[in-house]
Amino acid sequence: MQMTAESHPWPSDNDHLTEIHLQIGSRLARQEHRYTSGRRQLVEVLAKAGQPMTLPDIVAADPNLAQSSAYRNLDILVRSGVIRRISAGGDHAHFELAEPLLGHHHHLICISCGSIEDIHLDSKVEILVDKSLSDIASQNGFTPIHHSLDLHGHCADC
Amino acid sequence: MQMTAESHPWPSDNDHLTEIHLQIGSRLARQEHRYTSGRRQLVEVLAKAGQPMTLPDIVAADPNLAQSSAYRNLDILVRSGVIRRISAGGDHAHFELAEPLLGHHHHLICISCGSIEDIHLDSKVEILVDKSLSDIASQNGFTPIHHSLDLHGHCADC
DNA sequence: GAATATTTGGGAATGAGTGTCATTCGCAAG
DNA sequence: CTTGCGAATGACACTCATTCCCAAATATTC
Repeated sequence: MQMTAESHPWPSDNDHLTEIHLQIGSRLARQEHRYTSGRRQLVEVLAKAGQPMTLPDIVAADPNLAQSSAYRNLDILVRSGVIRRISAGGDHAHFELAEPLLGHHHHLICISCGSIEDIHLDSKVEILVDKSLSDIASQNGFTPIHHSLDLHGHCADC
Repeated sequence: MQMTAESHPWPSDNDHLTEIHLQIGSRLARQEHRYTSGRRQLVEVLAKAGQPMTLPDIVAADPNLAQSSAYRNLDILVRSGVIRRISAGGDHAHFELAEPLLGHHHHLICISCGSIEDIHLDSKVEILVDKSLSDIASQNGFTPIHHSLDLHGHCADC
């Protein structure tokens, strides 16, 4: 993918990471969970990668992490709204930092290799979609929480 | 296993079903697969339900279907583009007739009970989204096949 | 520092989905 | 109508991503 080096709206990566840790810490505290080093490592791996990862990806990126603890902590972080689980139909689920931390975005999902990449939609289109969906939701007595918009196809490598 | 010739409760839908069977038959033939009674039953169950179903739903709806064959045939029908697999993150994947048979649409996904309901987006919005996505795809060397747009939240019952 | 609560990690258990293989079916040619 | 044979079936064993279990480790409270 061809992108400028600085595509984050954040001052610098370091501040961004610190900011993320602070936000997550208070969020976990509110739910009476501790922000332990294992959970912190999980978040750092995901923040550094900057794209959705499977559990094998995660433990490969930081072998200190035990599989069972990684799964358990991922689950806690998902429940706390810090991390988002993406089920794309492949063997493994993917995980990424949640939208409050990463910004609203969508995915390119490769149906050959299962890889997932983040994309951002034009904000005008985004607003239209949002309005359209909330209209439909209210017509159906449905309480919307968030939407997902994924493009399925073959990535450049496949 | 044999299909008994029963009276159909929806005579007006009969033509539609017949039409669907014809389309699927020719599609499978093109891929050198047979349109066997088991596959026909699978399609009928999904067509009658008119909404995405899990495998347990399907075998419950037609106990003649063997689990292993149902999985295998579902897989063949998915590969043939006749049926679509929806991975919503619950325990079971959902299946529904593919878009050429059912029309392009999206989903309301209940994060409490896991139910999935079909919705249709305004065509103007749909066109915009499509264009937006194909622009992004070409920027990334990605070959798009289809997109999925799901609204996650709580259904009227939950 | 003792008492209490949470977290950890290794391995066992769970269960959705897949593979195996002997049997059966569908179809086309005789 | 029969036969031949590759495709399809179904019962069941198997895989493996994910969850569960529990004793040991670590953090928090008194």
